[in-house]
Amino acid sequence: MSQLDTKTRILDAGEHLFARDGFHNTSLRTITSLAKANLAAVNYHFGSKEALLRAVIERRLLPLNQLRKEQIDAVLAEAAATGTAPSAKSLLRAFIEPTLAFRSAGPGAQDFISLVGRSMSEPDETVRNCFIGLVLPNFRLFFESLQRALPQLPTAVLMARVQFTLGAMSHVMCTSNKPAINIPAAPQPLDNEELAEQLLQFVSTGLEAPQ
Amino acid sequence: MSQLDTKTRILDAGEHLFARDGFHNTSLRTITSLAKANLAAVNYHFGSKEALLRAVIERRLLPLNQLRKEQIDAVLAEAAATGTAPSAKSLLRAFIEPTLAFRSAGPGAQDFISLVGRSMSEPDETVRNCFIGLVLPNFRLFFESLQRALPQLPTAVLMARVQFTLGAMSHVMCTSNKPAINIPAAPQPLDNEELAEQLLQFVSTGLEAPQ
DNA sequence: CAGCGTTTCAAACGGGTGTTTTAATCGATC
DNA sequence: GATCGATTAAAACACCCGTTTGAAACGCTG
Repeated sequence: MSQLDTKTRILDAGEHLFARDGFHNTSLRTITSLAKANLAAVNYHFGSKEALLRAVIERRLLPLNQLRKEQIDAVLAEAAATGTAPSAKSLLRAFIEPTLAFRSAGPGAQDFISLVGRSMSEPDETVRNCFIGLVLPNFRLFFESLQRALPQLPTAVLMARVQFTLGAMSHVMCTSNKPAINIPAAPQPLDNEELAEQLLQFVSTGLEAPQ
Repeated sequence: MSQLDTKTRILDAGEHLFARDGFHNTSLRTITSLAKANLAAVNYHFGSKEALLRAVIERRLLPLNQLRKEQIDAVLAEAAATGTAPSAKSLLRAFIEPTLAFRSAGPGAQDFISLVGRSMSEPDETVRNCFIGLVLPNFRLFFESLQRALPQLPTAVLMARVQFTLGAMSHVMCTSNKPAINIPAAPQPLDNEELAEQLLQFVSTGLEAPQ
């Protein structure tokens, strides 16, 4: 880690600690000591603790959003080419798969996904607003595409079901290492790939449920 | 509020603030000033901040758990009487409905449900352990009943789907006032009762999805 | 009314927080 | 090699935290 520059080391440390302990329960002293940097370095490079959080989120979320947009656009393009409506399941796959697959991008990536998964229902506006602002355009595209895939569903019902989907997805994201609630003698959990496929099956069936 | 005794006023204030701002982002000074009590009253009546959190959660969760258990037992009893397996949907209803209906029990109840909804994926062990310890027996009963309802599903797959269900449910719980992500020109959201019915439809369809 | 356990109160304790300041160090350019 | 901007470093800043203390006020019982 120490061959990387200070800014990157701080980003990595912040990512890990914010994900593990939460934003308010992580101090700049903990971050800088893990990053082997001086305490003042956070304010020097980022301006404030909150700006560091924003930088941590943006570093990964911007490329991830772009990938997600490309996938959705590809589904829409193929539907347009064949003159059919896009299928809900392929849209869901385009929206969900890049996120879950991203966890395999490295050790920090897993931390990041936990952080994002929790950001959606974060009580603190600092975290939530930062996250939501970045995701909103992506989410609009996703939702409007789904409306075309499932035109028979009333908008409010579709919105509710999409919220359920986001809930299931964010729950998987922030508890993918260990289940949130675990019973004794629990089964061997599914690996990441199977889990993603199961999630996709679950939410696409739910989204397309009869009304 | 001021005719209630100090202990209750502190519980109410803690419930509201923990739900709105999170455990670590709420100070005892904020709580006691909202409760119109002295700062030392928390430590006098509860022992510590963490013990106050536990008391806040237990006050509502113990009765709620009991109600949930009664509902599940009733479903199991009826299935036993007719000599059939319990249906997944009726078990889900028994597990979900008491929780969501509880939001109508009063203004504090809504706060409490948000708090619980977030507790499942809380990064901090203080909160998560307290919550999970109380819910675990209930969850075991629920899960084992579901195994009987859906015997064809491998245990690991069922566990994954139940986790998805918990995710969708907790997401609804902590964002029932306002959607986590909202798009401009969003539809009028469903009221609580419709939302609960939609959630039930969504997760029961997903749980019973073909494999 | 005296006595006593319970509850409230103001004040302080020790420690951790994010941020700022000021000086020292580094590295490239002229 | 001197100079100057960029980076690092140590220290202090003002503030907020959860908890504790010891005395005051209260409400009851004898």
